[in-house]
Amino acid sequence: MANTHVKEMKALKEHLGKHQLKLTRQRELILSAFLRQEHITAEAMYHQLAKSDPHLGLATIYRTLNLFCDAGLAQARHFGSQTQYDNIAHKGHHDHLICTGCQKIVEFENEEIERLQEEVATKNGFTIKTHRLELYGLCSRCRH
Amino acid sequence: MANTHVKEMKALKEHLGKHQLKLTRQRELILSAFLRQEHITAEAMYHQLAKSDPHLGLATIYRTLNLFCDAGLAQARHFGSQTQYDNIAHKGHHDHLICTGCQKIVEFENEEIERLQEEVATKNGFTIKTHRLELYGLCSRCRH
DNA sequence: TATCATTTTGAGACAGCTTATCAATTTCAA
DNA sequence: TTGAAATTGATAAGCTGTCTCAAAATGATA
Repeated sequence: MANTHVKEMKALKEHLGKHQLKLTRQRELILSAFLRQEHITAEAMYHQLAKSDPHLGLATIYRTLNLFCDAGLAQARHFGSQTQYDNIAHKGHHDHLICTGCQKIVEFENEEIERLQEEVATKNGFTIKTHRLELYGLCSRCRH
Repeated sequence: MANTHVKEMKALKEHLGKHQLKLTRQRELILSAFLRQEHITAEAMYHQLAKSDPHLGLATIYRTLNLFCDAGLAQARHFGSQTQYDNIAHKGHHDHLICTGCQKIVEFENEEIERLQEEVATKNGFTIKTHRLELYGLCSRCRH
């Protein structure tokens, strides 16, 4: 476990404590691997970790990534036929511009949009934790 | 076939003609049902149409909705574990404010955010067809 | 209108991704 | 150290969506 991920580890432990869940070797391992990525699928992580731990089950990875979502460390995003697990902590939140023609994904950030989101939330009495913004359309190449 | 959907019917016929495809009773029926919705899943449409046409196959619905996507009348969007087929012509979309405590969903629209989205898209050479914006957090009641 | 090559349909088989099951193992509070 | 409770790994099962293929429908042509 890299000592650079102390904060996330703490957040996970807090979530586990609150819900009578236990800290296991696998959860530590998967957290460590997950935090190194910006986003990853369960299948990809399965193959990635198979080298260091051949007996780590795919179901455990799915369960654990979903646990991370509950704990607020990850966010699931359904794309194509698979689920991408996004690393929330990864350098600020990025939104996506998705081409429905070639499936290309462009990431972007826009402070003004974020500010307006806060405004809408406040107006409705909400406190935002995370958000998801996806714009679907055609990129310049696919438009023709 | 409602006479209010002449435009879409025309667009479909044009697409069919261009690709040596045929206009069938099923395609007309599914188009008619589809245009009445803002968005729908294949499964939902299957059950909806089962009343009027019990022998309409699920595969046909999938094929036809995908055809509508090719023809530019619909757009597929992966949500949860299912695919939502959005009615392109239906432009009043709502964004969502979702409480992670009580699951309450508040719909909102914000023109300024929409405008900024267009701006971001243009800057990246994209033409937006639809988008999805979800804000996750706690409502005033759940915050305490 | 009849003909007929081509496309489409319906039903179910199949495939890919994710979750459920369950016996064995591990965790952690006492 | 003990033991109730949670977790794991392996795999079965479930769900969504696509493929297959024989039968039916379409529509261009005569």
